[in-house]
Amino acid sequence: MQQSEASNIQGENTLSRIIKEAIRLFSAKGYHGTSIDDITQAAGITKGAFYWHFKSKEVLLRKFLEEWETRFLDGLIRATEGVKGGFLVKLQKVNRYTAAFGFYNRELCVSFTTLSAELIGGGHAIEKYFRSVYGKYQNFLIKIINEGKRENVFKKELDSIHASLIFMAFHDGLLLQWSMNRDNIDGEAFLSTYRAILTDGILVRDR
Amino acid sequence: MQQSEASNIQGENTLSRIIKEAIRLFSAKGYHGTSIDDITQAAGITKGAFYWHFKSKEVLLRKFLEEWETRFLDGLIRATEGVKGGFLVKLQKVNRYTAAFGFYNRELCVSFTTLSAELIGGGHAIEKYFRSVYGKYQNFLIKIINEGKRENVFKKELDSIHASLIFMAFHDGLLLQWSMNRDNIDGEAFLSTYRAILTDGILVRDR
DNA sequence: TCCTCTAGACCGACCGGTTAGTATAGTGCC
DNA sequence: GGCACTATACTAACCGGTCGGTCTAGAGGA
Repeated sequence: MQQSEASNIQGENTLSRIIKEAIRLFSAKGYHGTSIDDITQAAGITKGAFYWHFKSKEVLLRKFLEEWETRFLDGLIRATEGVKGGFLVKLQKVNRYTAAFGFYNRELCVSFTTLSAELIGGGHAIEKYFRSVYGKYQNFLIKIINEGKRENVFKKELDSIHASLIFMAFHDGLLLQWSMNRDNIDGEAFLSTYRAILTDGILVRDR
Repeated sequence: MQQSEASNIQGENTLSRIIKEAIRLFSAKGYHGTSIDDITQAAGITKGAFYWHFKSKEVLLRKFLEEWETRFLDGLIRATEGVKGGFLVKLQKVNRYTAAFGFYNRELCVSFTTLSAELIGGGHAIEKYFRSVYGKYQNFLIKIINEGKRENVFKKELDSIHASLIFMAFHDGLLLQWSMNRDNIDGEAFLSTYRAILTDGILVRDR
């Protein structure tokens, strides 16, 4: 029973459609605001089909988190690990990758932030997984920040742990605000304003 | 069953307890993740009492938004409107007020961000109200930013609309990250790192 | 070639529990 | 007497999840 060729298209198709529609609905209505019926209706399937692919709604949630981790986070780590040229080049790479990924996978990224706000701190079983993924993200950022300090490019007086948290906070907040106002914003210009603030701040130098 | 020492009226007490517990639960589990039964149980009242004070769950949600608008936003506007000393002093005031308010009213602020992520973009009836409040916040920030530009303190090359959105994004994101990690973070130090980045950026000057 | 069997993918009625919300009768307090 | 509830009992819709059954493609044998 080979799956790779034309034979097993149906199942793969349905599975990816479930995930795609779930992500879209999660980003619009949150986890508890999205019902299985919403998802199956959007994917054009029935409840039976959904539960053939997923044991429970929580397994779908886990799959979604996996998706974010492998596609965004691992992708980001892979995109920067071989980069030569020091901190500045790496920072540029991180910003570019994050912006491009967020732009082309808005619903996945918005869902991640929305669901983390919704599910962390409420005693939900998924909380541990959320935190481990955030931790992985943070460790990645801390390593880069410390490289920047060693090169004397990143200000040494800024605490690395705080700075990594601030980076993640910026990305989360920016994504949410951009997503809410994306009809009235030029994303490219918005990002370059952000980059300017991040590197050199909002205040004029000789004041 | 006595509720308090003689003086206070029963109704006031119950009403404020409903709101307080609702905010706490919203911040932990989101809007759809919090049931009326959760709220009444936490407040130690019955369903009848809840529906005596609120016509529906959505009216409670409106009341919550009003709470955020009058207590945080109007408070912020009031705290800065009479301030003399120009942009720098005003910015300090805004940052201090926001930080202090967020610290002492964490659940109210976290709920606002969480619920906006959960409810904006999903076609919910409350969306308009959310957007009007965000719009009011943004207009306030734009005015201050433009003052800073006029004084030649805020960099003129940064777009005011983008910058205001970025400010709100920073506040939202920072609040969420701090809330998630508040057990392992020194809030004061975290904030001073943020302020340093905001004003002068992350990169060393002479590079 | 025809027949049987198997497995994967899916359908949709149905289940028990939960949800927001309603109804109603009664109670203590100002 | 009316305000601010309590206690209990409900309803109808909706929730996540189950289950028996169906359809199809392919394999194996005669």
